[in-house]
Amino acid sequence: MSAAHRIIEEEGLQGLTMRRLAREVGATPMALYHHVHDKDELLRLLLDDYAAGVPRPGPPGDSAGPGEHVVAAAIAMRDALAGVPWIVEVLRADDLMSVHALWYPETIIDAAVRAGLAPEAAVDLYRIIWHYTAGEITARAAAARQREGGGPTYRSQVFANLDAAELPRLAELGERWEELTARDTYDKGVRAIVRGLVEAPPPGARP
Amino acid sequence: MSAAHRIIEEEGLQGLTMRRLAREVGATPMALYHHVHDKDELLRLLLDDYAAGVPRPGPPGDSAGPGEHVVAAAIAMRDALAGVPWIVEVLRADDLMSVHALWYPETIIDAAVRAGLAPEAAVDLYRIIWHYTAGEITARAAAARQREGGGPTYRSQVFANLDAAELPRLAELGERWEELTARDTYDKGVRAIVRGLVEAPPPGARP
DNA sequence: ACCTGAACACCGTTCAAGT
DNA sequence: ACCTGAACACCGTTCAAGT
Repeated sequence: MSAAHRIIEEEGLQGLTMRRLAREVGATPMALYHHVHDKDELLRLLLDDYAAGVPRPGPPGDSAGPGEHVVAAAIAMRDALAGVPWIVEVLRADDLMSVHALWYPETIIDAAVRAGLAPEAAVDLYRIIWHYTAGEITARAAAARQREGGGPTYRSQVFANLDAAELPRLAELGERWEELTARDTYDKGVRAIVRGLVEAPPPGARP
Repeated sequence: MSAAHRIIEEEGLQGLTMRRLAREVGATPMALYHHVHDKDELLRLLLDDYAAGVPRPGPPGDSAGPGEHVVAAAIAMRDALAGVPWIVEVLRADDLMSVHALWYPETIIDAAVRAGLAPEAAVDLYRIIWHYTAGEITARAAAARQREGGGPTYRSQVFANLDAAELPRLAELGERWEELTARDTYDKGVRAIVRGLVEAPPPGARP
């Protein structure tokens, strides 16, 4: 298990192969199949292993509005995943599916219901936050990989040749694009979602 | 090119291999390397190819608020990608990076600026929408794959054994989870983001 | 119960050689 | 310019055999 973690840490998820892991622990590839049924099971075990060790922050102070509880849980979820973006690739399913990770949806849904949302609306809020979080983490991980790869990106090449007549806003942004898109806007995004669904909900959502 | 599209359509992105494509067009794997430098270039060509054919919807009616323009462009972007989730895997980078796809950020940023946002805030809005969109599409594609795979999901197994003391909200939701998370909440999400950033922006964002 | 060896059906890519 | 054959260094997984 720890050998598998080490490999992922150093070489990414695609670096973890059954054969590579076997080499790492000094055994034949086939020996692994005596402990897990297939590679998917190995990944699920890895996920559970990590999730069990993740910290669960307490709720924010009483002075915070009900929406702040949702925001705090979302940020905690992002922080827990930011260092291990491979997890997002593993749980390609809809939701965080280690029992140990269910604390996040539980907390977000609970805070949303306390804030006055119907259970259905609270689930929607959680899923919207999850999709946003998964997308943000994947994008950040990819950007980091590309940055360390060095060399000119395909993006910068495209941006250098923009047609100002057809894409005026982007052309105007020009070389600032790189700098602007490097900023961490996760918090801003969750707060917007919470503002839009809890604090300034759509008409008719709160009878 | 069309052979590659056909393979992806039928067997997913991981079904597209250089050797498989070569077999499809009746050539040696090595013949392909005379037309593309490596597999990444093939994927980039595939992306451009698709992006060039995507429709660009006109703006919504004049009666619509400024935020509606952003929402409409986001929904168009989602619709354009929903049928081809493999694209999201290919552009693992931060942004839609075919010249033909830049229409989406251009339109969203333009609408945001017209709505009164500063250029920086407009870029933030676009990126938040993009992360949300990428996450939603990936999750939906994964869910669809799992549904057609049939068989009991790991998720349903976890949900069946929930500890009601530790996770009361989720336990209460119980078997409704499957049904609730199957709903399409994309529009609700974008509208929330737009409401939170354009129509009810954070304090101090609009001097 | 736990492990190995050999094999099967795959990958992306390089290199030298052919027309 | 365009293609092939053979090779290299890999994959996940099965099956029969060993202790």
